[in-house]
Amino acid sequence: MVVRTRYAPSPTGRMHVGNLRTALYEYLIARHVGGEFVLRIEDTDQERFFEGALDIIYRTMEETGLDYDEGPDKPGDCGPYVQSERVTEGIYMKYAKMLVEKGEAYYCFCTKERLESLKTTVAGKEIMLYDKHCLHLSKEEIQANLDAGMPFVIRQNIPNEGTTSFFDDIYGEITVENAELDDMVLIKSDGYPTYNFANVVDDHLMRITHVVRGNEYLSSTPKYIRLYQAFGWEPPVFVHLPLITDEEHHKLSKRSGHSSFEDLVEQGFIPEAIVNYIALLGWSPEDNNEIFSLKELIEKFDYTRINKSPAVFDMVKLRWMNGEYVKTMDYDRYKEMALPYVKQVIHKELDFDKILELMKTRIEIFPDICEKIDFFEELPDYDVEMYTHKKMKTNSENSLEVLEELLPILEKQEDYSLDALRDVITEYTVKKEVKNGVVLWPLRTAVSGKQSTPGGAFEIMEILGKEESLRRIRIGIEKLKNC
RNA sequence: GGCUCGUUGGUCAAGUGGUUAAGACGCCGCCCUCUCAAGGCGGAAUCAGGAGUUCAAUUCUCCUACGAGCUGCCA
Repeated sequence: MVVRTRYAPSPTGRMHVGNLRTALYEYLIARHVGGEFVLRIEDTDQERFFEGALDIIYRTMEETGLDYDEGPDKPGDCGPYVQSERVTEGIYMKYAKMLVEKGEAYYCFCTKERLESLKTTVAGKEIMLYDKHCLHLSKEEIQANLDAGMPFVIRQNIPNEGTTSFFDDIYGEITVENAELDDMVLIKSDGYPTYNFANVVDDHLMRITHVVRGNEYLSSTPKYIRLYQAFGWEPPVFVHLPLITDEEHHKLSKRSGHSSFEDLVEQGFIPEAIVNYIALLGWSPEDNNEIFSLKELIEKFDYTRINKSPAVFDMVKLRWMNGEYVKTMDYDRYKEMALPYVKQVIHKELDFDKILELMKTRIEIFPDICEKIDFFEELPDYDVEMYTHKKMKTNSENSLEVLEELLPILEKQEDYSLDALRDVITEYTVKKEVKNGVVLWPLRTAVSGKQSTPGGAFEIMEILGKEESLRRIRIGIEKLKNC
Protein backbone atom coordinates (compact mmCIF):
# COMPACT_ATOMS: atom_id res chain seq x y z
CA MET A 1 0.00 0.00 0.00
CA VAL A 2 1.30 3.42 -0.92
CA VAL A 3 2.07 5.70 1.99
CA ARG A 4 0.06 8.90 1.92
CA THR A 5 0.51 11.78 4.32
CA ARG A 6 -1.11 15.14 4.38
CA TYR A 7 -0.38 18.60 5.61
CA ALA A 8 -3.60 20.21 6.73
CA PRO A 9 -3.07 23.79 7.80
CA SER A 10 -5.69 26.32 8.75
CA PRO A 11 -5.38 29.55 6.83
CA THR A 12 -5.18 31.82 9.82
CA GLY A 13 -1.84 33.56 9.45
CA ARG A 14 1.82 33.04 8.91
CA MET A 15 3.21 29.55 9.12
CA HIS A 16 4.64 28.70 12.49
CA VAL A 17 7.88 26.81 12.63
CA GLY A 18 5.99 24.17 14.59
CA ASN A 19 3.53 23.76 11.76
CA LEU A 20 6.29 23.91 9.22
CA ARG A 21 8.11 21.11 10.95
CA THR A 22 4.93 19.04 10.95
CA ALA A 23 4.63 19.68 7.23
CA LEU A 24 8.28 18.77 6.75
CA TYR A 25 8.00 15.48 8.62
CA GLU A 26 4.81 14.58 6.79
CA TYR A 27 6.58 15.29 3.55
CA LEU A 28 9.67 13.33 4.53
CA ILE A 29 7.74 10.32 5.78
CA ALA A 30 5.98 10.08 2.44
CA ARG A 31 8.95 10.85 0.22
CA HIS A 32 11.30 8.56 2.10
CA VAL A 33 9.32 5.59 0.89
CA GLY A 34 8.22 7.07 -2.42
CA GLY A 35 4.78 7.86 -1.08
CA GLU A 36 2.37 10.68 -1.75
CA PHE A 37 1.98 13.98 0.00
CA VAL A 38 -1.27 15.92 0.01
CA LEU A 39 -2.08 19.50 0.91
CA ARG A 40 -5.49 20.07 2.39
CA ILE A 41 -6.82 23.40 3.57
CA GLU A 42 -8.80 23.28 6.78
CA ASP A 43 -10.77 26.46 6.67
CA THR A 44 -13.69 25.39 8.81
CA ASP A 45 -13.25 28.24 11.23
CA GLN A 46 -14.84 31.10 9.39
CA GLU A 47 -14.05 33.60 12.10
CA ARG A 48 -10.31 33.16 12.06
CA PHE A 49 -9.94 32.92 8.31
CA PHE A 50 -8.22 35.80 6.60
CA GLU A 51 -7.60 36.56 2.99
CA GLY A 52 -3.85 36.39 2.44
CA ALA A 53 -3.39 33.25 4.49
CA LEU A 54 -3.82 30.88 1.59
CA ASP A 55 -1.12 32.63 -0.40
CA ILE A 56 1.20 32.40 2.57
CA ILE A 57 0.69 28.66 2.68
CA TYR A 58 1.34 28.21 -1.04
CA ARG A 59 4.36 30.47 -0.94
CA THR A 60 5.86 28.79 2.08
CA MET A 61 5.45 25.34 0.57
CA GLU A 62 7.12 26.64 -2.56
CA GLU A 63 10.03 28.33 -0.81
CA THR A 64 10.74 25.38 1.43
CA GLY A 65 10.55 22.96 -1.48
CA LEU A 66 7.79 20.85 0.03
CA ASP A 67 6.09 19.91 -3.17
CA TYR A 68 2.80 18.09 -2.86
CA ASP A 69 1.14 15.70 -5.24
CA GLU A 70 -2.40 16.80 -4.62
CA GLY A 71 -3.88 19.98 -3.28
CA PRO A 72 -6.22 22.83 -4.09
CA ASP A 73 -4.01 23.85 -6.99
CA LYS A 74 -2.99 20.31 -7.89
CA PRO A 75 -6.04 18.24 -8.70
CA GLY A 76 -6.17 14.62 -7.65
CA ASP A 77 -8.93 12.08 -7.27
CA CYS A 78 -9.76 13.05 -3.68
CA GLY A 79 -10.86 16.61 -4.26
CA PRO A 80 -11.86 19.14 -3.45
CA TYR A 81 -8.93 19.81 -1.15
CA VAL A 82 -10.43 22.79 0.60
CA GLN A 83 -12.79 21.89 3.39
CA SER A 84 -15.18 24.77 2.86
CA GLU A 85 -15.76 23.43 -0.65
CA ARG A 86 -16.37 20.00 0.79
CA VAL A 87 -18.93 21.52 3.10
CA THR A 88 -20.74 22.86 0.06
CA GLU A 89 -20.79 19.36 -1.35
CA GLY A 90 -22.46 18.19 1.83
CA ILE A 91 -19.81 15.63 2.60
CA TYR A 92 -19.55 16.15 6.33
CA MET A 93 -23.25 16.41 6.97
CA LYS A 94 -23.77 13.18 5.11
CA TYR A 95 -21.29 11.33 7.29
CA ALA A 96 -22.53 12.97 10.45
CA LYS A 97 -26.04 11.80 9.70
CA MET A 98 -24.73 8.32 9.12
CA LEU A 99 -23.40 8.40 12.64
CA VAL A 100 -26.70 9.69 13.97
CA GLU A 101 -28.43 6.77 12.27
CA LYS A 102 -26.09 4.38 14.02
CA GLY A 103 -26.63 6.02 17.40
CA GLU A 104 -22.98 7.08 17.46
CA ALA A 105 -23.92 10.75 17.30
CA TYR A 106 -26.92 12.86 18.15
CA TYR A 107 -28.55 16.21 17.59
CA CYS A 108 -28.06 18.74 20.34
CA PHE A 109 -30.21 21.82 20.68
CA CYS A 110 -28.72 23.16 23.88
CA THR A 111 -28.47 26.91 24.03
CA LYS A 112 -25.29 28.81 24.76
CA GLU A 113 -26.79 29.73 28.11
CA ARG A 114 -27.43 26.14 29.11
CA LEU A 115 -23.92 25.16 28.04
CA GLU A 116 -22.60 28.07 30.04
CA SER A 117 -24.36 26.78 33.13
CA LEU A 118 -22.55 23.47 32.75
CA LYS A 119 -19.21 25.15 33.20
CA THR A 120 -17.32 24.92 36.45
CA THR A 121 -14.10 26.51 37.47
CA VAL A 122 -11.40 24.22 38.75
CA ALA A 123 -7.96 25.44 39.70
CA GLY A 124 -8.58 28.73 37.98
CA LYS A 125 -9.62 27.11 34.72
CA GLU A 126 -13.04 26.86 33.21
CA ILE A 127 -13.97 23.35 32.28
CA MET A 128 -17.10 21.93 30.79
CA LEU A 129 -18.27 18.39 30.33
CA TYR A 130 -21.42 18.03 28.35
CA ASP A 131 -24.11 16.13 30.23
CA LYS A 132 -25.64 14.30 27.26
CA HIS A 133 -28.82 16.25 27.85
CA CYS A 134 -29.99 16.01 24.24
CA LEU A 135 -29.07 12.37 23.82
CA HIS A 136 -32.38 11.47 25.37
CA LEU A 137 -34.58 13.47 23.06
CA SER A 138 -37.17 11.38 21.28
CA LYS A 139 -37.31 11.10 17.51
CA GLU A 140 -40.43 13.22 17.52
CA GLU A 141 -38.92 15.95 19.66
CA ILE A 142 -35.87 16.11 17.41
CA GLN A 143 -37.99 16.33 14.30
CA ALA A 144 -40.16 19.02 15.85
CA ASN A 145 -37.09 21.06 16.76
CA LEU A 146 -35.64 20.62 13.31
CA ASP A 147 -38.93 21.60 11.69
CA ALA A 148 -39.10 24.65 13.90
CA GLY A 149 -35.71 25.66 12.53
CA MET A 150 -33.97 25.47 15.88
CA PRO A 151 -30.20 25.78 15.63
CA PHE A 152 -28.42 22.54 16.37
CA VAL A 153 -25.09 20.85 16.53
CA ILE A 154 -24.31 17.19 16.10
CA ARG A 155 -22.35 15.60 18.90
CA GLN A 156 -20.40 12.41 19.09
CA ASN A 157 -21.92 9.90 21.49
CA ILE A 158 -19.26 8.42 23.72
CA PRO A 159 -20.30 5.95 26.41
CA ASN A 160 -19.33 6.61 29.99
CA GLU A 161 -17.99 3.13 30.57
CA GLY A 162 -14.99 1.32 29.22
CA THR A 163 -11.73 2.54 27.79
CA THR A 164 -10.38 3.43 24.39
CA SER A 165 -6.84 2.62 23.28
CA PHE A 166 -4.68 3.28 20.31
CA PHE A 167 -1.09 2.83 19.33
CA ASP A 168 1.07 5.77 18.43
CA ASP A 169 4.24 4.98 16.52
CA ILE A 170 6.23 7.40 18.63
CA TYR A 171 4.53 7.33 22.02
CA GLY A 172 3.36 3.74 22.08
CA GLU A 173 0.08 2.49 23.45
CA ILE A 174 -2.22 5.05 24.99
CA THR A 175 -5.40 4.24 26.85
CA VAL A 176 -8.00 6.53 28.35
CA GLU A 177 -11.23 6.07 30.22
CA ASN A 178 -14.22 6.81 28.02
CA ALA A 179 -15.72 8.77 30.87
CA GLU A 180 -12.92 11.27 30.35
CA LEU A 181 -13.98 11.83 26.77
CA ASP A 182 -16.43 14.62 26.13
CA ASP A 183 -19.21 14.29 23.59
CA MET A 184 -17.47 16.59 21.19
CA VAL A 185 -19.24 18.61 18.56
CA LEU A 186 -18.95 17.16 15.07
CA ILE A 187 -21.06 19.63 13.14
CA LYS A 188 -21.29 23.21 14.32
CA SER A 189 -24.48 25.25 14.30
CA ASP A 190 -23.29 27.05 11.18
CA GLY A 191 -23.27 23.73 9.38
CA TYR A 192 -19.49 23.51 9.27
CA PRO A 193 -17.72 20.51 10.69
CA THR A 194 -15.29 20.89 13.55
CA TYR A 195 -11.64 20.25 12.89
CA ASN A 196 -11.90 16.96 14.72
CA PHE A 197 -14.64 15.58 12.55
CA ALA A 198 -13.53 16.95 9.21
CA ASN A 199 -10.09 15.57 9.88
CA VAL A 200 -11.26 12.02 10.38
CA VAL A 201 -13.64 12.06 7.45
CA ASP A 202 -11.14 13.60 5.06
CA ASP A 203 -8.20 11.50 6.16
CA HIS A 204 -10.28 8.46 5.42
CA LEU A 205 -11.69 9.71 2.16
CA MET A 206 -8.27 10.85 1.01
CA ARG A 207 -6.75 7.48 1.91
CA ILE A 208 -4.22 8.98 4.31
CA THR A 209 -2.14 6.17 5.79
CA HIS A 210 -0.07 8.11 8.32
CA VAL A 211 -1.60 10.87 10.38
CA VAL A 212 1.27 13.06 11.53
CA ARG A 213 0.53 15.96 13.82
CA GLY A 214 1.57 17.78 16.95
CA ASN A 215 1.60 16.30 20.36
CA GLU A 216 -1.27 18.53 21.40
CA TYR A 217 -3.63 16.08 19.72
CA LEU A 218 -2.36 13.07 21.57
CA SER A 219 -4.91 13.24 24.34
CA SER A 220 -7.85 13.74 22.01
CA THR A 221 -6.88 10.97 19.63
CA PRO A 222 -9.04 8.42 21.46
CA LYS A 223 -12.06 10.45 20.36
CA TYR A 224 -10.88 10.11 16.78
CA ILE A 225 -10.39 6.41 17.27
CA ARG A 226 -13.99 6.11 18.39
CA LEU A 227 -15.04 7.92 15.26
CA TYR A 228 -13.13 5.49 13.07
CA GLN A 229 -14.67 2.62 14.96
CA ALA A 230 -18.14 4.14 14.69
CA PHE A 231 -17.75 4.33 10.92
CA GLY A 232 -16.18 0.93 10.75
CA TRP A 233 -13.06 2.40 9.18
CA GLU A 234 -9.51 1.23 9.65
CA PRO A 235 -7.63 3.88 11.66
CA PRO A 236 -4.39 5.19 10.12
CA VAL A 237 -0.96 4.97 11.66
CA PHE A 238 -0.57 7.77 14.18
CA VAL A 239 2.66 9.68 14.48
CA HIS A 240 2.54 12.40 17.11
CA LEU A 241 5.36 14.89 17.17
CA PRO A 242 7.04 16.42 20.20
CA LEU A 243 6.37 20.09 20.75
CA ILE A 244 8.73 22.90 19.80
CA THR A 245 9.03 25.46 22.58
CA ASP A 246 10.65 28.80 23.25
CA GLU A 247 13.52 29.32 25.68
CA GLU A 248 11.05 29.29 28.56
CA HIS A 249 9.82 25.87 27.47
CA HIS A 250 6.46 27.20 26.40
CA LYS A 251 4.83 26.40 23.12
CA LEU A 252 6.00 28.91 20.51
CA SER A 253 3.60 31.76 20.25
CA LYS A 254 2.91 34.00 17.31
CA ARG A 255 3.92 36.96 19.38
CA SER A 256 7.47 35.82 19.94
CA GLY A 257 8.36 37.30 16.55
CA HIS A 258 10.86 34.73 15.40
CA SER A 259 8.41 31.92 15.23
CA SER A 260 7.07 32.01 11.71
CA PHE A 261 8.87 31.01 8.57
CA GLU A 262 8.23 34.38 6.98
CA ASP A 263 9.53 36.24 10.01
CA LEU A 264 12.74 34.26 9.83
CA VAL A 265 13.17 34.90 6.14
CA GLU A 266 12.63 38.59 6.78
CA GLN A 267 15.29 38.44 9.44
CA GLY A 268 17.74 37.21 6.85
CA PHE A 269 17.61 33.45 7.20
CA ILE A 270 17.87 31.14 4.21
CA PRO A 271 14.89 28.81 3.64
CA GLU A 272 17.12 25.74 3.31
CA ALA A 273 18.81 26.51 6.61
CA ILE A 274 15.49 26.93 8.35
CA VAL A 275 14.25 23.64 6.97
CA ASN A 276 17.51 21.94 7.90
CA TYR A 277 17.40 23.29 11.42
CA ILE A 278 13.81 22.41 12.20
CA ALA A 279 14.32 18.92 10.81
CA LEU A 280 16.73 18.40 13.68
CA LEU A 281 14.26 19.57 16.29
CA GLY A 282 12.87 16.28 17.46
CA TRP A 283 14.71 14.02 15.09
CA SER A 284 18.29 12.99 14.57
CA PRO A 285 19.97 10.91 11.91
CA GLU A 286 21.96 7.78 12.57
CA ASP A 287 25.26 9.42 11.78
CA ASN A 288 26.61 12.65 13.17
CA ASN A 289 25.90 14.91 10.24
CA GLU A 290 23.86 18.00 10.77
CA ILE A 291 23.86 19.74 7.44
CA PHE A 292 21.31 18.22 5.10
CA SER A 293 19.68 19.31 1.92
CA LEU A 294 16.02 18.43 1.56
CA LYS A 295 17.05 15.65 -0.78
CA GLU A 296 19.42 14.19 1.77
CA LEU A 297 16.75 14.46 4.44
CA ILE A 298 14.38 12.44 2.28
CA GLU A 299 17.03 9.79 2.02
CA LYS A 300 17.92 9.71 5.72
CA PHE A 301 14.58 10.34 7.35
CA ASP A 302 13.57 7.37 9.42
CA TYR A 303 10.58 8.58 11.36
CA THR A 304 10.93 5.98 14.08
CA ARG A 305 13.94 7.98 15.25
CA ILE A 306 11.72 10.92 16.17
CA ASN A 307 11.98 11.49 19.88
CA LYS A 308 9.36 12.12 22.48
CA SER A 309 10.53 15.12 24.42
CA PRO A 310 9.90 18.73 23.54
CA ALA A 311 12.68 20.74 21.90
CA VAL A 312 13.64 24.35 22.52
CA PHE A 313 13.92 26.47 19.41
CA ASP A 314 17.45 27.87 19.61
CA MET A 315 18.04 30.97 17.53
CA VAL A 316 21.75 30.85 18.25
CA LYS A 317 22.13 27.49 16.63
CA LEU A 318 19.88 28.45 13.75
CA ARG A 319 22.17 31.43 13.15
CA TRP A 320 25.19 29.17 13.16
CA MET A 321 23.55 26.85 10.70
CA ASN A 322 22.58 29.73 8.48
CA GLY A 323 26.21 30.81 8.51
CA GLU A 324 27.20 27.35 7.34
CA TYR A 325 24.83 27.72 4.42
CA VAL A 326 26.18 31.15 3.60
CA LYS A 327 29.73 29.82 3.54
CA THR A 328 28.99 27.04 1.13
CA MET A 329 26.48 28.90 -0.99
CA ASP A 330 27.39 29.45 -4.62
CA TYR A 331 28.55 32.96 -5.22
CA ASP A 332 25.82 34.14 -7.55
CA ARG A 333 23.01 33.31 -5.20
CA TYR A 334 24.96 34.66 -2.27
CA LYS A 335 25.47 37.91 -4.12
CA GLU A 336 21.82 38.18 -4.97
CA MET A 337 20.80 37.78 -1.34
CA ALA A 338 23.60 39.79 0.24
CA LEU A 339 24.02 42.70 -2.13
CA PRO A 340 20.92 44.60 -0.95
CA TYR A 341 22.44 44.82 2.51
CA VAL A 342 25.72 46.13 1.16
CA LYS A 343 23.88 48.78 -0.80
CA GLN A 344 22.02 49.79 2.32
CA VAL A 345 25.19 51.18 3.83
CA ILE A 346 27.47 51.85 0.90
CA HIS A 347 26.47 54.47 -1.62
CA LYS A 348 29.89 55.10 -3.08
CA GLU A 349 31.34 53.41 -6.13
CA LEU A 350 33.23 50.52 -4.61
CA ASP A 351 33.93 47.00 -5.74
CA PHE A 352 30.94 45.27 -4.19
CA ASP A 353 32.19 41.85 -5.20
CA LYS A 354 35.35 42.27 -3.17
CA ILE A 355 33.33 43.38 -0.17
CA LEU A 356 30.95 40.47 -0.57
CA GLU A 357 33.83 38.03 -0.74
CA LEU A 358 35.16 39.36 2.52
CA MET A 359 31.80 38.95 4.19
CA LYS A 360 31.04 35.42 3.11
CA THR A 361 32.79 33.70 6.00
CA ARG A 362 32.07 36.46 8.46
CA ILE A 363 28.31 36.59 8.72
CA GLU A 364 25.62 34.30 10.00
CA ILE A 365 22.64 36.13 8.59
CA PHE A 366 22.67 38.77 5.86
CA PRO A 367 21.80 41.77 7.99
CA ASP A 368 25.08 41.14 9.85
CA ILE A 369 26.77 42.70 6.85
CA CYS A 370 25.61 46.23 7.57
CA GLU A 371 27.48 46.95 10.78
CA LYS A 372 30.64 45.29 9.52
CA ILE A 373 31.18 47.41 6.43
CA ASP A 374 30.07 50.89 7.48
CA PHE A 375 33.68 52.11 7.58
CA PHE A 376 34.03 51.65 3.84
CA GLU A 377 31.42 54.31 3.33
CA GLU A 378 32.85 56.75 5.80
CA LEU A 379 35.88 56.84 8.05
CA PRO A 380 34.60 56.85 11.63
CA ASP A 381 35.88 59.43 14.05
CA TYR A 382 38.11 57.16 16.05
CA ASP A 383 40.27 57.59 19.12
CA VAL A 384 44.06 57.86 18.67
CA GLU A 385 44.36 55.36 21.50
CA MET A 386 43.51 52.72 18.94
CA TYR A 387 47.03 52.93 17.56
CA THR A 388 48.39 51.65 20.82
CA HIS A 389 48.31 47.88 20.87
CA LYS A 390 50.38 45.97 23.36
CA LYS A 391 50.53 42.70 21.52
CA MET A 392 51.35 44.38 18.23
CA LYS A 393 53.97 46.45 20.04
CA THR A 394 52.59 49.63 18.60
CA ASN A 395 52.07 53.05 20.17
CA SER A 396 51.38 56.52 18.90
CA GLU A 397 55.09 57.23 18.31
CA ASN A 398 56.00 54.26 16.16
CA SER A 399 52.62 54.33 14.46
CA LEU A 400 53.24 57.89 13.37
CA GLU A 401 56.68 56.94 12.19
CA VAL A 402 55.37 54.03 10.16
CA LEU A 403 52.58 56.02 8.57
CA GLU A 404 54.83 58.92 7.70
CA GLU A 405 57.37 56.61 6.12
CA LEU A 406 54.74 54.65 4.30
CA LEU A 407 52.92 57.68 2.91
CA PRO A 408 55.46 58.61 0.21
CA ILE A 409 55.82 54.98 -0.77
CA LEU A 410 52.09 54.63 -1.16
CA GLU A 411 51.81 57.90 -2.96
CA LYS A 412 54.23 56.62 -5.53
CA GLN A 413 52.47 53.28 -5.78
CA GLU A 414 50.02 53.15 -8.66
CA ASP A 415 48.87 49.55 -8.50
CA TYR A 416 46.51 49.19 -5.54
CA SER A 417 45.71 45.56 -6.11
CA LEU A 418 45.99 43.24 -3.15
CA ASP A 419 49.17 41.54 -4.32
CA ALA A 420 50.92 44.74 -5.33
CA LEU A 421 50.15 46.35 -2.01
CA ARG A 422 51.36 43.30 -0.18
CA ASP A 423 54.61 43.34 -2.12
CA VAL A 424 55.42 46.95 -1.58
CA ILE A 425 54.47 47.04 2.07
CA THR A 426 56.19 43.79 2.89
CA GLU A 427 59.30 45.14 1.27
CA TYR A 428 59.12 48.14 3.60
CA THR A 429 58.54 45.93 6.64
CA VAL A 430 61.46 43.72 5.82
CA LYS A 431 63.76 46.64 5.24
CA LYS A 432 62.69 48.20 8.51
CA GLU A 433 63.25 44.88 10.26
CA VAL A 434 60.03 44.93 12.22
CA LYS A 435 57.17 42.51 12.68
CA ASN A 436 54.21 42.74 10.33
CA GLY A 437 52.02 43.94 13.13
CA VAL A 438 54.08 47.02 13.76
CA VAL A 439 53.32 48.20 10.25
CA LEU A 440 49.98 46.66 9.53
CA TRP A 441 48.20 47.49 12.76
CA PRO A 442 48.60 51.23 12.35
CA LEU A 443 47.92 51.01 8.65
CA ARG A 444 44.73 49.08 9.13
CA THR A 445 43.66 51.40 11.91
CA ALA A 446 44.25 54.42 9.72
CA VAL A 447 42.34 53.16 6.71
CA SER A 448 39.43 51.73 8.68
CA GLY A 449 39.22 53.67 11.90
CA LYS A 450 38.01 50.50 13.53
CA GLN A 451 39.27 48.13 16.14
CA SER A 452 38.28 45.14 14.07
CA THR A 453 37.42 44.83 10.43
CA PRO A 454 36.61 42.14 7.93
CA GLY A 455 39.88 41.55 6.14
CA GLY A 456 43.16 43.30 6.76
CA ALA A 457 44.91 46.45 5.62
CA PHE A 458 45.64 45.13 2.13
CA GLU A 459 42.09 44.07 1.43
CA ILE A 460 40.68 47.31 2.74
CA MET A 461 43.08 49.50 0.76
CA GLU A 462 42.41 47.57 -2.38
CA ILE A 463 38.70 48.22 -2.00
CA LEU A 464 39.08 51.87 -0.97
CA GLY A 465 41.52 52.60 -3.77
CA LYS A 466 44.53 54.84 -3.78
CA GLU A 467 42.99 58.22 -3.26
CA GLU A 468 40.76 57.33 -0.32
CA SER A 469 43.45 55.19 1.30
CA LEU A 470 45.93 58.03 1.21
CA ARG A 471 43.37 60.48 2.50
CA ARG A 472 42.71 58.25 5.48
CA ILE A 473 46.39 57.72 6.16
CA ARG A 474 46.94 61.47 6.17
CA ILE A 475 44.08 61.88 8.62
CA GLY A 476 45.75 59.25 10.79
CA ILE A 477 49.03 61.13 10.67
CA GLU A 478 47.29 64.33 11.70
CA LYS A 479 45.57 62.59 14.59
CA LEU A 480 48.83 61.14 15.78
CA LYS A 481 50.67 64.42 15.50
CA ASN A 482 48.09 66.18 17.61
CA CYS A 483 48.06 63.82 20.50
C1' G B 1 -8.73 19.92 39.49
C1' G B 2 -8.83 15.61 35.99
C1' C B 3 -6.53 13.16 31.97
C1' U B 4 -2.31 12.38 28.62
C1' C B 5 2.73 12.88 27.60
C1' G B 6 7.63 14.07 28.80
C1' U B 7 12.58 14.67 31.92
C1' U B 8 20.72 12.71 29.30
C1' G B 9 25.48 19.29 29.94
C1' G B 10 22.72 26.19 29.08
C1' U B 11 20.44 24.31 24.08
C1' C B 12 19.87 20.30 20.10
C1' A B 13 21.02 15.33 21.00
C1' A B 14 23.38 9.75 20.48
C1' G B 15 23.43 5.67 23.43
C1' U B 16 23.28 1.18 26.56
C1' G B 17 21.63 -3.91 31.98
C1' G B 18 28.58 -3.47 32.65
C1' U B 19 30.85 2.64 27.94
C1' U B 20 36.41 7.05 29.66
C1' A B 21 28.05 8.57 28.63
C1' A B 22 29.17 10.21 21.38
C1' G B 23 28.59 14.52 18.35
C1' A B 24 26.76 19.69 17.38
C1' C B 25 25.61 24.93 18.97
C1' G B 26 27.17 28.20 22.67
C1' C B 27 31.12 29.27 26.31
C1' C B 28 36.54 29.23 27.70
C1' G B 29 41.72 28.49 26.27
C1' C B 30 45.62 27.61 22.66
C1' C B 31 47.50 27.63 17.46
C1' C B 32 47.31 30.37 12.88
C1' U B 33 47.24 35.66 12.16
C1' C B 34 47.87 43.06 10.81
C1' U B 35 42.28 43.04 13.60
C1' C B 36 37.64 40.23 12.95
C1' A B 37 36.15 35.84 10.93
C1' A B 38 37.23 31.11 8.79
C1' G B 39 40.25 26.82 9.91
C1' G B 40 42.95 23.52 13.46
C1' C B 41 43.62 21.70 18.52
C1' G B 42 42.06 21.33 23.55
C1' G B 43 38.81 22.32 27.99
C1' A B 44 34.68 23.03 31.42
C1' A B 45 29.66 21.20 31.53
C1' U B 46 24.72 16.06 31.55
C1' C B 47 21.80 10.81 32.87
C1' A B 48 15.66 15.33 37.96
C1' G B 49 15.13 12.82 43.07
C1' G B 50 13.86 8.40 45.92
C1' A B 51 12.75 3.34 46.41
C1' G B 52 12.77 -1.53 44.12
C1' U B 53 14.54 -5.65 40.56
C1' U B 54 19.70 -7.20 39.63
C1' C B 55 26.24 -9.34 40.82
C1' A B 56 25.55 -4.57 38.17
C1' A B 57 21.10 0.42 36.66
C1' U B 58 21.49 6.41 32.95
C1' U B 59 19.08 2.03 30.74
C1' C B 60 13.76 -2.16 33.63
C1' U B 61 9.45 -1.20 37.53
C1' C B 62 7.04 1.99 40.98
C1' C B 63 6.61 6.61 43.56
C1' U B 64 7.70 11.82 43.99
C1' A B 65 9.07 16.40 41.88
C1' C B 66 9.14 19.43 37.86
C1' G B 67 7.59 20.73 32.89
C1' A B 68 4.26 20.64 28.86
C1' G B 69 -0.30 19.54 26.30
C1' C B 70 -5.56 18.71 26.41
C1' U B 71 -9.94 19.60 29.10
C1' G B 72 -13.87 25.13 22.89
C1' C B 73 -19.66 25.20 18.09
C1' C B 74 -10.08 26.91 17.62
C1' A B 75 -7.18 24.01 14.99
